[in-house]
Amino acid sequence: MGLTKTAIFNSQQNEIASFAKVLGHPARVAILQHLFKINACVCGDLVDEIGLAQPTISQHLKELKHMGLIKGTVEGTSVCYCIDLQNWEKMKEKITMFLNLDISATNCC
Amino acid sequence: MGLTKTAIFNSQQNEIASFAKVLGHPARVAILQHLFKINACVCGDLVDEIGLAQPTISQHLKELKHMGLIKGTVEGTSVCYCIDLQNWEKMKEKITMFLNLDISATNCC
DNA sequence: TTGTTTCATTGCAATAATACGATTAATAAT
DNA sequence: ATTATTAATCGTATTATTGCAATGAAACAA
Repeated sequence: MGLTKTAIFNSQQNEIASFAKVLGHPARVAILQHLFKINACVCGDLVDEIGLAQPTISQHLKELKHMGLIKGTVEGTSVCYCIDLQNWEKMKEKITMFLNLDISATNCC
Repeated sequence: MGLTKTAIFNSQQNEIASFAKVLGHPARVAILQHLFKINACVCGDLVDEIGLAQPTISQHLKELKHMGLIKGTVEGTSVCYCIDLQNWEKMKEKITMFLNLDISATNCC
């Protein structure tokens, strides 16, 4: 039905999926990479950097912001975006913990 | 338009996004966790373990298989699924490399 | 063969996501 | 005050995703 049954899963599974989901689009990957690369605040030249229209970029930024991975500060007419390092670390820890499930596993098939 | 413009992004960005995307659903997270936990092959008791209908589970398994994260072996009438550890490691490495972008970054906002 | 089990596939309905043009809101500049 | 700049929001079209009932295919059992 296009409606994910979140109630069936535990909060950890839903959280991991939510973080993975927001990373699951190349535009958002590119935005994050650029914010890390610039290493300082970046405004709307993300629109030039990435080849998407301004409303589209704005929408992706909104989702990244909603998950807490970036934060924006108004500077005049423009808005400066940068990585929210604290939340990024938290996300990283949770994803990494999931990805590291393999250590004790043995192959079978 | 509902159509991701993959041509705009490089292959690394698209690959990271593809891996993150397939991890971006709690059912698939749960399936992978269970496959790791069982540590051996598992067939269709995933349907019982997770609370979704058989076609739905089958579809999620198909996507995980398509990304190479699991592999299935036919055993009589049932199919045994397990983690594809080699590909899992490759995926892990790529995601981890992306998540580790932060080391040199400094906060600004 | 006939029936059973197990899983994949198909087809459908409902919701979500992607992308952008047009508009709006807010600040800056003249 | 007027204009320009920047970015958010709205509305809409298009495609993708989720989920399941129904059906199909393959192996096994009797």
